[in-house]
Amino acid sequence: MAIPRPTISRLCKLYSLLEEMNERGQLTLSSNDIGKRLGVGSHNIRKDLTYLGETGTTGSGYDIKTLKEQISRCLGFDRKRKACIVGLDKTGTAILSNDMFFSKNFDIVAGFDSNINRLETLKIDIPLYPTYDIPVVIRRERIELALLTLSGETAQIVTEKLIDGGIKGIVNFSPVVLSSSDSSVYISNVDIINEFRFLSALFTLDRGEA
Amino acid sequence: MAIPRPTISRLCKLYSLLEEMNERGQLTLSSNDIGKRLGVGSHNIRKDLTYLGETGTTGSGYDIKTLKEQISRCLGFDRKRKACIVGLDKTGTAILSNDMFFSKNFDIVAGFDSNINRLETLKIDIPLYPTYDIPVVIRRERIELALLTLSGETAQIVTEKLIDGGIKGIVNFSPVVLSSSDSSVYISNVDIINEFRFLSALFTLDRGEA
DNA sequence: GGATAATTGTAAAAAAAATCACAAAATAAT
DNA sequence: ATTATTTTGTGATTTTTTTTACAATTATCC
Repeated sequence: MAIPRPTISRLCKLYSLLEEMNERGQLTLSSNDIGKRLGVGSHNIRKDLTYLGETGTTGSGYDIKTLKEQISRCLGFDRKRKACIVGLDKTGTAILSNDMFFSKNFDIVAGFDSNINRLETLKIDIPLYPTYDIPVVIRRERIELALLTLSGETAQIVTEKLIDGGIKGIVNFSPVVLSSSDSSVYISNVDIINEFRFLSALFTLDRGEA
Repeated sequence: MAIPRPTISRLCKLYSLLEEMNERGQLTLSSNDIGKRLGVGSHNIRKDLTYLGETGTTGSGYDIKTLKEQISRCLGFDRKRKACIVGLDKTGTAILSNDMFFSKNFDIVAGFDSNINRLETLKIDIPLYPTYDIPVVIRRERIELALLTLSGETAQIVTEKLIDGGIKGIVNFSPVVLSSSDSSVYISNVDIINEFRFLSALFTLDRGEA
C-alpha cells in the first residue's frame, strides 16, 4: 500500500519531533500529544502510523525510540546519504556552518561555485569544484542530494547539470521555481519571499484553521 | 467560495513564475506552459484560476500582466507588509543581505537578537532590538510577519513572544517544528534537514510521479 | 474567408485524504 | 480484583482535491 504524500510529509516532521523528545529524555508520546505539537488531529496521526505496521501500545501511547526507528527504516533515514552544495556565497556558507548535516545522516562531500577565485579564498573543509565539474563529480561520488543556494539566473542551468550527473533530489533556495525535466528527480522549492506570500495569502483570505 | 489551500500554494508559485516571465518580456502564457513549468497538469491550473474569476482568452492563453494583478489583488500581494527578523547570526544576516524583500512588497522594519553585544557590532540598516522587546515592538510597528533564524532552543519562547505581540505569520528556519498556540497565527516550518529527509523518503519509496 | 489548430472553462466523475465513531486493549486508581 | 480512564487501530463516511471530457471560443494558416 503506497504511502500518501501528505503522510510522508507529516512523518518527516514527526521524526524531528521524536528526535527532540528523545533528547529531552521523554519515553512515550500519545497520538494526542503528537497531534497537538504538529497541529493536526490525533486521528490523522494514528492513520499515518498504520502505514508503518503495528506500533503503539493501547493505553500508553507510542514508544519514542521504537517509533523513531520504524519511521527511520521505512523512509530510509537509517542510511547515510551524500549531498553537495551549489553556490558558496554568504547564504551557502552560512548554512554550511550552522547545520549539523553529518550528525543527521547527511554528508556534504562537495561544494560548487562558478567563481573560481572564491573557491580559493574560502576556508571550508569540503572539496570545492567549479560548476562545470558538477556532472562528473556527482557521478563519481554518487551524490544523491543537492542544496542550491545561488541567484536565480543560473539555477536552471545548474539544475540540468545536476540531473545530468544523476542527482536524486534538489532543495532549491534560489528565487526561481524549478521544475524537473526528469520526473524521477524530486525538487523542493524553498523561497522566503514565497513563504511570506503564502502566509500573507492565508491570513488575508482568513480561514479559521491552524 | 473558499480557495483550497493547495490552490493558494500553486497560485503563489505561479505568481513568482509570472514575475519572472514578465521581466523577460513575455506577454502571454497558456495553462499548458504553466503546468509544465510548475510540474502539474494544465487542468489543475485552469481549475485553480477559476477561483480568480474570469481570466484567460480562449485560443491564446493568459495575459501575464493581467493575471499577475488578479492574483496580487486576490491574495493580498498588492499591499506592502511589515516584517521582522529574529536571530542575527550568520544565516540571518546572510538572508538579510541577499533577499530583495522591499522590492517584493515586504519591508523588514526590525531585527531582534538576544545577544546585545552583537546588536552593537552589526552594520545593518534596520533598527535592532533585544529579544525581550519583541512584543512591544511588534505591536507598536504593526509588524505582520516574522522570520526566525535561530537555534532550536529559543525558538518556542520567541514564538510565544511574537504571538503575544500580535504577529500574523511566522517563517521558521530553526530546526524545531513549531506549532501555533493561537490558531489565527500561521507558521511555516522550513528546515533543510527536513527537506533532505522528505526528498530521501520520496526517492526511497520511489513513486513514479514528479 | 473557411478550415484547422490551440486553448479556455466547467460540469461530472474519480481519486485521495481527512474525519468520525467505536470496539478492543492496556493502564491506573480504589 | 474491579472499575474507571486512557489510548490505539480501523472500517465506514465525509470532505476535499484532482482528473476527465468536451463544448465553446479565439487565433492562425492557406
